Amino acid sequence: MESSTTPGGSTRREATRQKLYEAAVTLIAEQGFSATTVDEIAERAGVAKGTVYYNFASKSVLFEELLRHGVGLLTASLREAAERTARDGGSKVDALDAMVRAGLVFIDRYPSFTQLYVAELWRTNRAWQSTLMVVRQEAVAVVEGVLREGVDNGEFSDEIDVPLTAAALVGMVLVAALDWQAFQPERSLDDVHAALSRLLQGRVSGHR
Amino acid sequence: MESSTTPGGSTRREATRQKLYEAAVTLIAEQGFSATTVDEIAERAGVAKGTVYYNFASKSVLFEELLRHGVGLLTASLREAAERTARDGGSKVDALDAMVRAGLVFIDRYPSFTQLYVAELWRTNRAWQSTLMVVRQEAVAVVEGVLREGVDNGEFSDEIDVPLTAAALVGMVLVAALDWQAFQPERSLDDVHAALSRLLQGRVSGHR
DNA sequence: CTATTTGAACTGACTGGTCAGTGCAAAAAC
DNA sequence: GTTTTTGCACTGACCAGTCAGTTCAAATAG
Repeated sequence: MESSTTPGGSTRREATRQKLYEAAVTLIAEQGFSATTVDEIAERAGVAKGTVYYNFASKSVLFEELLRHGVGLLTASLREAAERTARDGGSKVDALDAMVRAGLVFIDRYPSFTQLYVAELWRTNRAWQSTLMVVRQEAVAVVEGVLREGVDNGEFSDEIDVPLTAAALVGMVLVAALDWQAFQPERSLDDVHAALSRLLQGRVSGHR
Repeated sequence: MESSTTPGGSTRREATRQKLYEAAVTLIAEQGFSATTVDEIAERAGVAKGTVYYNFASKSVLFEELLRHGVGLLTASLREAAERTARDGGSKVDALDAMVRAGLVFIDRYPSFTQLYVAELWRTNRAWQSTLMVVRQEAVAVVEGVLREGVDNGEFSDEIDVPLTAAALVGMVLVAALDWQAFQPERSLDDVHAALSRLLQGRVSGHR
């Protein structure tokens, strides 16, 4: 008795679900959702096919829950970075910079998830489209919040377009990080962070 | 004789190939490669299934040629923008700005292609992976070229990381544009361009 | 302590459907 | 008269989802 109903408990079920998430995320990142078979996922997770269906209603439900899970981790990490900077009395630029770093750390730790997220984000006509929209907005909203505070603050020009700039910043970090992973994995995180900071603070074309 | 080998000839064959490209690009952008069937592509193109196989060896060959075709258009457009600015005696910042605009125009005209490109770029283990790498490098190289000239020039700090900054810039434009198309399509191209220019020139956080 | 029961978790062979690619004869286009 | 397209039936592989049966750990009984 007890066990399966307990939320947050570390049951056997939770462990297999975790294994399935991990197997699915790498396979789908590599091959895409449709090209990945449930048999492959089960095999990679070291579990029978039936177990997948015991734990998830369908292949796409598995995927949707995976998305929610992953973006949840990302937003938490971004929010934490912003709050930490605020607590330490940093400026909004510092907060943005801390969030860039948090983004890089996340991508470094979960490269497959990021890959998969980017690949699916702009697809239309897919079952999980609405899930993805909601979840995307959560992440971008954290950045928008900091930008808006900076504008109210006087720290940022009030001419900036908050939603668009937030999206562009997220995109910058996402794409730079994926390129880093894919094409120059030997570089260090600090290195990549430094390059993006410079770009962010206008030290590329701003003065000098 | 003649006709199929001629590059740029406007044969009947070329016309059906073009129709197939257009049908395939929108369908694959919406659904992904694996979820798109050859029957769908043929139907959308208004052509018999046999014709697809008369013109392309396989579904993935069709896709690879599509990729080459599309990225060819993009690099040509970026290069043209950079050269035009140079000819008009513009600075390197002007050249970057012109390239940002050229990128936006391209994405505005071929949104499906862009969508599809981003979705496939960081996948591994796929047949066309090498094609994509080559083709990506061609596009990024144009931006790298301008950055490097600017550094030699003294116009940009020699501390910038050219490949990484180029990748980040491309990513910024790509993601901002896709977000624009997907989530706020009512905005004008000039609007989006202005927001990105501001970000590029460090007028967000640089000084006020 | 040992034996028995319970039910959640898991298994893997099986099914029904889908789809890439083929083959080909006849029609159209050039 | 040659090239290209059509239409359509067919095949064989592959795959999402199902289900009858098995495992196992914890609970209860003796």
